[in-house]
Amino acid sequence: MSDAASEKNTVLMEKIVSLCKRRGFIFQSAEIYGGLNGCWDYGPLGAELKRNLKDYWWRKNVQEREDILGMDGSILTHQEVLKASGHVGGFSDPMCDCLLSKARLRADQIEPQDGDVYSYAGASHEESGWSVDRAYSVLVTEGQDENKARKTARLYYAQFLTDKQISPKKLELADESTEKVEGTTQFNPENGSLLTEPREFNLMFKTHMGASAEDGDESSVAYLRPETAQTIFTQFKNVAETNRVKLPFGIAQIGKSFRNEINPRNYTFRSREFEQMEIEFFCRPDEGMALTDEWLELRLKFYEEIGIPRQHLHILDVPDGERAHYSKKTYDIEYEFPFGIQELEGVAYRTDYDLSKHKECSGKPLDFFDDEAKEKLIPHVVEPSAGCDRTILALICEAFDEETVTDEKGKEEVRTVMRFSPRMAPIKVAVLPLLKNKPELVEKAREIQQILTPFMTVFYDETAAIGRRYRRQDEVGTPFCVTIDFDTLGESGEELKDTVTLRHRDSMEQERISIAELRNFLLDRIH
RNA sequence: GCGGGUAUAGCUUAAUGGUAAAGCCCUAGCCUUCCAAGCUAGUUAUGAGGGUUCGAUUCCCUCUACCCGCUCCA
Repeated sequence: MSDAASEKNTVLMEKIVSLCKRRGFIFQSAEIYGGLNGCWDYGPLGAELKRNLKDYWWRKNVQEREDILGMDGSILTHQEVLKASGHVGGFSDPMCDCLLSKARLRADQIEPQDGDVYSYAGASHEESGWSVDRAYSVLVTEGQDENKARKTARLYYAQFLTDKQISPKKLELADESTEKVEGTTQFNPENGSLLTEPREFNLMFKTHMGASAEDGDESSVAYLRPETAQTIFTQFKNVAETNRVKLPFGIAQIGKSFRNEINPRNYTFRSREFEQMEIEFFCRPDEGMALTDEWLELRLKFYEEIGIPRQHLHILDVPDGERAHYSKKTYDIEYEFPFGIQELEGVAYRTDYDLSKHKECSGKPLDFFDDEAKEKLIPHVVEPSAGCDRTILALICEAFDEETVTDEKGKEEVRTVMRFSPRMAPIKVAVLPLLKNKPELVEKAREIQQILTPFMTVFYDETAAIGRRYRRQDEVGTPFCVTIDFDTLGESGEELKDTVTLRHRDSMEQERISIAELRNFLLDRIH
């Protein structure tokens, strides 16, 4: 991305964040206390939007399918579950920092090196009387000049100088000593500088069960789940046995997960608390690869149906070596966010890894009798795992639009429109009496509101001029506005009696529709 | 976690070591017959904590959050 494009996208993102706050889609968590890093709250409209997304996902994946069952598992998770899944111990990265360049490196990805280690106890500057006592060393590999070590060390110690006018070259190094080493990973391959000791970053939130549990009591340890998937695997046997299922079949779940991200970023995109919409689709071993491709297509269709067009999505076929070790095939579905192309959903073929692990660790039989093969087997699993909050953010970014409109006086102005698909829009219809100081109009509008509220989210507004009310609805993405005027009351004759103005958000066009038809007209377009 | 930036009303901006200003928005009233109209009135702010000072939004320190770049994202 060029600097200009990057700048433009930053401005776009700021506008989106501002609108989300101003109109009550998304607020920073605990804002009045200064905010909580990596956590966000949904306001009234955000909550409606999210509910629409979750409801539609559930409808498509559970309600309309005979072969997928729903569940809703606990967030607090038994530590043995996460030991079996590999999250305890494995769900962390040892990291170290370069003392000179401050670069952060994965400790397990540093190539072992051989060479001479030059160590120093500190440095001083004679003229100013400045000195520092701090051990530091530099690796000089074969073929490199030993003066490189001294130069690097002086640069390191120069960081502590209070007088930045002093050149690092003028520093006197203290107590140089050398030592031959082989296969060391304590030095930055880039510059030879010493690294900090590797530190563990565990990405799970840990807690203790029981009100009186002590911090040191290992048996009371529980975790907030880092993914919803594990509750599905641990309940696989119960769900299968209570529902007379046969392969292939799936278990679906929507729920919160928690990861102690090192660096939450990009608005709600990488949050520490987030919601997932996951399906574990169990199948015979020979079906896994084909089902992964089928699920990819189903999921792309889903995004199309909620208003995220195929051309704004990217499919990443995750190559060998970059997939999780248990996965034979993974597709990442990515969206073109203003801040870059980022993952919305992963469709992963996880083989029989999870059930086998839980069978092994729990000692319980998790085999499944397959009627067709007439044998017991550990089912394989294909996992379409979607980020709910990420999809919400994508819906918001996709919907946001600013268009220039010219009014009757020829004056140009910007119309901000959230072009949500009617299916996802937080408010489906606004009911507006043309004038609020005419009781007959207000009364009629209230009647229409009552007709519609059992079926959809309706917003009633009688304040301000009608044009202003239309624009307010544009800004929150309400696809339809209904205006009640004197024709509705029959003042222009029987023909227009009990008809209203129906105004379309995207085109701003208006049509006349009878009140009797209104409900079905709207339902057809929002379902 | 590192480096850089930012923090004043719901939003966009102003100003000041001594009563924090405006526009938009919002609320109420009047008026208004279909795209942010007009008039009147009104609500709302210096991110948190500490220090210097008679007095700090302003100067200094610490913290927090957000943005950008690294890093990370099983």
